[in-house]
Amino acid sequence: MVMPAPAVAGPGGAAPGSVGDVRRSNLALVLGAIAEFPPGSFPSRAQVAAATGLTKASVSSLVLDLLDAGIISEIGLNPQGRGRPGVGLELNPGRAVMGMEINVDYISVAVVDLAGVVLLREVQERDNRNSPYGPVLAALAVLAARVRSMAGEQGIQVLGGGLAVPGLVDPARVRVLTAPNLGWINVDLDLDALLPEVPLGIALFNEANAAALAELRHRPHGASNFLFVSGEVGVGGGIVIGSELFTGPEGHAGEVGHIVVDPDGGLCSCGGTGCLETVAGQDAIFTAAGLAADGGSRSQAMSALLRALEAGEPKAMAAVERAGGCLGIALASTARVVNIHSVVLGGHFAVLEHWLRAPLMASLHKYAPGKYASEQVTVSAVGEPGALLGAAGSVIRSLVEAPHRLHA
Amino acid sequence: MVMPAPAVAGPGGAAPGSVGDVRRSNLALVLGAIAEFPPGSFPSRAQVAAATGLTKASVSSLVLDLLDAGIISEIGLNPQGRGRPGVGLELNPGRAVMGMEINVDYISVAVVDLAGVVLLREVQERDNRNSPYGPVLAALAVLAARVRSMAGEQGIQVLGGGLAVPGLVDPARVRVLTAPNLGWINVDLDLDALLPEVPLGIALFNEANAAALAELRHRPHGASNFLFVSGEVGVGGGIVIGSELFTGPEGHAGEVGHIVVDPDGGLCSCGGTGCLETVAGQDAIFTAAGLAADGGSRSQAMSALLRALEAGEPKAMAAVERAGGCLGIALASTARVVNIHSVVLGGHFAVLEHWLRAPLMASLHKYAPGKYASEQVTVSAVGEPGALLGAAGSVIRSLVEAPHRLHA
DNA sequence: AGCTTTTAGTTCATTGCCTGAACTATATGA
DNA sequence: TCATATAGTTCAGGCAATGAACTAAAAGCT
Repeated sequence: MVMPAPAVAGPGGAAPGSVGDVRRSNLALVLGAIAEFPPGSFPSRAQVAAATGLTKASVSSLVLDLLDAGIISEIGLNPQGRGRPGVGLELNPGRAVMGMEINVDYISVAVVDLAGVVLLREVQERDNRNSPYGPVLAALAVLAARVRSMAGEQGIQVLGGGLAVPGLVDPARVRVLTAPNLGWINVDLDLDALLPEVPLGIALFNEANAAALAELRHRPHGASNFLFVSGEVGVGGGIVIGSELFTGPEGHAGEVGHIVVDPDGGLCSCGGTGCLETVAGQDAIFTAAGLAADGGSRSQAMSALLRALEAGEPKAMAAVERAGGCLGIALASTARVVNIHSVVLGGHFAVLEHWLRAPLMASLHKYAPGKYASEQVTVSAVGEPGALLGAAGSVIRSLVEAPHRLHA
Repeated sequence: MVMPAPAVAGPGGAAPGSVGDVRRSNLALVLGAIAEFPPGSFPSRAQVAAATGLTKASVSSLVLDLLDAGIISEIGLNPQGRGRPGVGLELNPGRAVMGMEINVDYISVAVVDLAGVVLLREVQERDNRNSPYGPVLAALAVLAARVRSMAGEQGIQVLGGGLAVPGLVDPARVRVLTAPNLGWINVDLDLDALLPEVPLGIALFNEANAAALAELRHRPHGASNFLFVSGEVGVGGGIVIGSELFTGPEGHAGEVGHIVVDPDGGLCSCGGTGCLETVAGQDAIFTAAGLAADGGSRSQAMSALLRALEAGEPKAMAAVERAGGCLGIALASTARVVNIHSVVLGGHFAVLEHWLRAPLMASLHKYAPGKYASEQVTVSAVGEPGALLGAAGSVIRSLVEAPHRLHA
């Protein structure tokens, strides 16, 4: 069995572990404890000590560092009952990160404070389909700058940002490898132009992965292993294991849209054959339902589909049934490969749940009997802004896990 | 990629990071550096210091602890050229771990020293198919005891053991959940009876996972992300990411034998439909090739299959072609889900490579174009004793990563 | 009001571990 | 024989956590 990584330094990274690493680790421990207290309750140093197992003396010292760095702040007194009241601690409400999203139909930006509260959010409709990346990024930069200055006027300081895009990304090299629906291939992003001079920099995410992380935050505790399936024009996915995003060696894991569900099926935009996306992607469903996908906008097509389903249109019903059945095949295989049997449906899969659920469950029972119980197939709790919020949330989380990056 | 577990955890699993953790971490760092020196070269303290980034003073102190614990030993002098020769260090050749395997046709046991050298190995043929687990475990215990005492006579001390079984296991509870070909369901193993009083205890592994780990050891450096596919009666798999076994939340990841490759296919022993195993498992291939699988032994059937293939028998050719094609479908999906595009074929897939490769590659190019290059489909370098050696190797590795478990 | 009890937070001596510099040990080569 | 080079040890210094003692600030009792 693989042992849990040591708290200090892993032998894989061949990094010499020194005493300072203990400080860093415990800084994260304390900050994590403060962050995990229910919102509205402001833990005292003593409560943090109890929660972490550290001594009061150590916590006092660590808290001082976090206060100096501006990551947390004190908030009045906090009577516990009998004795001296503790001083409440909270994540500094004056610090925030920015979530950003580029999608086919819009760009959007949000400012989220360290506790995860959305302070500002702006969506700008924009047809980015097959648009060159320059103007899209320029528009996003303008939007981001405006929202950032609005936050600045409220005394909010933006520490970093996360950008979600609908495509394969290389997070390390800040590069979009392919985004078929945007028509982008190998685009290197100048993220500093997008959000200048933020101490934590900007992280790049695949849309479905970011949405999966957002889902994690908004879910009852204990549900820390699931697959988020994003139903957009393409079908994407994000795998969460042990409350961590599982990205695979190169950051592209979870591409459930390209699992083979029909070996005799049609060609996919990825070049493969019989991928889930060719059956369960938005355009595929619209086409199979006999609705023009390319004529009007996609939201119009979706309304038309819903009307058709409510009217019991056979072609529409069949299209959704087939999508559900094939989604089940893909999920059955996923359960075996990554040992996950809990799924969260997003995008149009969430919208179509009413018609999708029955064929999906039937398929799961046929192809992976005993793996998925009905209550393990759920619908997104976050909805449309998932990618946006997930990107921001992930940046917050990386700060909480490595607070020494501010005020080294 | 599997992220290092943060020290921050939920309120329950909080790990207090103290100074002692640094020692533990650096103990592992030093031991890992010694273990990774090429066999036959015995690094000095100074070389270890250079390799790890620790100071000579720290390394001296850490090495002393490892010597005290008996994990490493000194081996004469080691002239470097000009100055004072260093004292060579090596993993203590007098300490070893035991690998054990239960399979359908045999039980086997090996003693492997900490450097990974196989000192003793015994295979005992035994028909364990549908045998109750009591006698099988008793026979294994007798075999293990005999080999252990043989090692003892050579002054070899056994520190721990690893057992590989062909089925789903719960490593934490030391339990075999299902082993279809043994007919075992929910068997709790009394591992202490198997190998009494070993300081490191015994770890339990799925056969394919253990074999994947063995493959990792015997492969050129850099190839640290791959899928090992085990072709036995059942089809199993082990996923290695970043030189670590990827087990999934419950330890059952990599079950590629039950990926759906033919939605209209036949029933599988797992209860599912159209699983890879129903097409590419040994019995499935034998049957499709028109050979009696249940009459004679499986090795006889395999010889017959090879003769038929060499004779160009159409039914045999078609059976293997179909197996290769379906294996390709499963691997195409795996590439998408876990972002791995490198595969090592084991078991009968290795034996049949000559006939399997062409249809497999064709299928990969059809279903996941551009993902698998030809040189990323390779054949096992370890062969049959893979599971045995992998189980032992994993125990060694867990010791190297946490040496403080001996001589706390 | 005054005293006791209770809880919060700080101060300080101690311990463990790593570091860097100084020092000892042992080889080669001129 | 002596200079040089490399290996390994010793020792003072610094950082971080600990535990005990101490100060701080509230509630409750008399």
